[in-house]
Amino acid sequence: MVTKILDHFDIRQIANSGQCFRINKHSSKQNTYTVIAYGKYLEVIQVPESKEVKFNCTDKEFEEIWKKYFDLEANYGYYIDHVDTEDKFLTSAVAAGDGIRILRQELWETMVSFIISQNNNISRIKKSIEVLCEFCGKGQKAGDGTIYYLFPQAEDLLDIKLLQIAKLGYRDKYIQKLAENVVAGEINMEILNNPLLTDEYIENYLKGIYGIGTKVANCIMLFGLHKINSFPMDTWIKKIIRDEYNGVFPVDQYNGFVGIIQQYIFNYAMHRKEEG
DNA sequence: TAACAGGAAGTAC
DNA sequence: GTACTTCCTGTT
Repeated sequence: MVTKILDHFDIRQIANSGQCFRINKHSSKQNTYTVIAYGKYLEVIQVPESKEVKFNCTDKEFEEIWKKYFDLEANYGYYIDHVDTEDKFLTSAVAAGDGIRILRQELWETMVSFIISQNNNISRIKKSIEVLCEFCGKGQKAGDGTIYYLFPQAEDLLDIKLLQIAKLGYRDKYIQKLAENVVAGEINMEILNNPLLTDEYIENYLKGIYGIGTKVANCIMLFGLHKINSFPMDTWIKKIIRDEYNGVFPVDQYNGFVGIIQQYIFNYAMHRKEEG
């Protein structure tokens, strides 16, 4: 067990922020969330009324995987402090979403997940992805005996009949084709990690893939490549920009980290009803 | 009640 | 501009 004192970190906020689909509240343990990523199963315990967070793993695993995954080396206080205090909407959004971080998720999983996310809702996306993992992914057993399923690799997603079990709808053919192209070596995702590539090049490369348009490309860049200046424009964000910003969001004001600002807005737009 | 419309982190054509 | 899978929500 690794215990850390963390500012601006709230696993509940992260789990509910819509950027990831495989972080869930533990079915019985209080204040505990389960994470499956990078081949591992992790339990995260958020100690109430404190900055203490417990990670159920070794020091080595924490340093090698989770520190990076949760973007713990970034200073979210910096981003928050740079929010325009005149912007009442954004100030509220950031206050309501304090604790969110932009995870560094695996590229392949992010690609597949956000293709599934198009014209879809979060509860359905999560269900589809879980079925996909159970039917196509590799089963593993954690130290405490918990069975968990890894996100399927490209070679596990070639059979359209298996994909249909996950009820991906018309998106199944996008996933099947993508898996096929990756296995055949026609799409090489690893090149996208090259730091010399411009964001524009990466976006165009992604948009060349069947089933990926502008919005999904930007999600992949933000969540799978940690390009935090990417700005996915979805229905929620469009509505907010129309209703709160007279149709124009001041992206230049947040140049370099507008993707993080976007996540606070998205989260707030999606949740503010239930939070009053 | 059960049926039905509307909508969902959009994209291909 | 329209069709698209399936599910969930709200309305009648």
